[in-house]
Amino acid sequence: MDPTLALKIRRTESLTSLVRRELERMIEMGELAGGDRLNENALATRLGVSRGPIREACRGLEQSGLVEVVVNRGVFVRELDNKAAAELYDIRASLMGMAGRLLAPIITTAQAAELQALINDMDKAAKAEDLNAFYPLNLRFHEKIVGFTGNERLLSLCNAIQREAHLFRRRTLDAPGRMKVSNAEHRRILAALKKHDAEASRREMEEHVLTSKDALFGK
Amino acid sequence: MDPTLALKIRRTESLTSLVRRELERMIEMGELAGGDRLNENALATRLGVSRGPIREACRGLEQSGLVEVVVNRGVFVRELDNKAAAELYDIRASLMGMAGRLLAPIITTAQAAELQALINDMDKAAKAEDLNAFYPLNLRFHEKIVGFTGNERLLSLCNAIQREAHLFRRRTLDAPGRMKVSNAEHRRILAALKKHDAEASRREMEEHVLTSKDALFGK
DNA sequence: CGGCGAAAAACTGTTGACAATTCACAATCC
DNA sequence: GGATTGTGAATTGTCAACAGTTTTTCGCCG
Repeated sequence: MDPTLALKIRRTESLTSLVRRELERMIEMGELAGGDRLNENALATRLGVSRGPIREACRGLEQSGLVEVVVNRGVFVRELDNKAAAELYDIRASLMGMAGRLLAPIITTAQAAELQALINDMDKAAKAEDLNAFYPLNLRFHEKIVGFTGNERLLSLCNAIQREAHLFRRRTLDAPGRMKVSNAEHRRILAALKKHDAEASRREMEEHVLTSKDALFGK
Repeated sequence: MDPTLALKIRRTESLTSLVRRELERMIEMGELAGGDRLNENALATRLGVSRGPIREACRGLEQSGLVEVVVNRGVFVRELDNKAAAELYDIRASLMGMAGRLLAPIITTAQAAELQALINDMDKAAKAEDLNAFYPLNLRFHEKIVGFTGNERLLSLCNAIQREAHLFRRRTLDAPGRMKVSNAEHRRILAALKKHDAEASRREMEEHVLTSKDALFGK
């Protein structure tokens, strides 16, 4: 690798944050499964750093709920049981509802068009039963709505909750036909937003998340 | 200090978590004001530990939003400008609304009585214009409602948001008469909960928080 | 063969030292 | 006088080593 580049990276970013991102990636990609212990020595060797940055990164991950730290035993990738996952869905529903409420009064036509474009793409993916295409579009749709509100803390919090929910193995959209139902709800959300109806937007967003929660747990 | 006690603590709790709690306390008590830098060496000496645990604790604090880490410059107690504080209030309003919605269907008479007792105590404090008595009661009231839902993640999240909001200097309840208005809203919340009306409980909780937000920013 | 216990290995918790960067301040130049 | 640059102190980033705890291994006895 180009050593100049490496130095430039080091100047503006600590090893801790690099390690942190790498660990998040490994957890998201499933290279580290739920319940796995994060071996500090092994990780340090693997990533070419000492244990200090590894430990610091783990403390950040602990606070964001991705790992659990047990004294003298190590840090473990968190496992979400049904209750914990359901709790996250309720939280997410609430935050998404607030996003709808905040965005409705201020949404621009350009933003609405962006959301519409995503809905159209999701329609194609749903028709093709292509979950791999649908899933990231769905994420983008929700993230855009939150981002458009301008509430940065809400955005980072939603993203954190989303990442944490990823620890739950089962996926909502696996069920056949779920994609079309989900996208129909997206249309209702966008319609409420376009009408600048804060209360309806909040309700549609909240119910949309709770619906997928019910689909997951077979209410 | 008794060395045996210190050792026992060490067995079941790491220095990192002790340091973390101490730093949280110092920030909450105002010993560390917004914008202050946390000098690692000074803290290490003051707390009688090395820099390792200090740094690890700071990484946790960063994730929970209490401090900001700037590479090669240090960690600083976060300062909330009006926008950031307003963002937190909206988030808090949303989470509290969900707490109301979740609790309404399942609240017990014993729990309602607990809340009623707190309201009575707050009445006394409001009549005496005793903000120092009112404030912690108010916190307990909200925390109990969230706790009664049984959603542990929601409780810890609300507490984290609450601590973070503490970084904002100005206090809502300072305004004269605010205590009585606030407690009147508490009564309406409890009434909705007792009626097991989820939608009304959600709305009252959400509006209660947003009202104090408006009082703070002079809507 | 299976449980038991002690020694050994592996691992985490903590520390002090070293390297790299930033900050404070004085000397210099325009 | 004001901006600038150079130097030393202070501070953060990283690392390697040591201490204490947990887990594993392995020999021993019933």
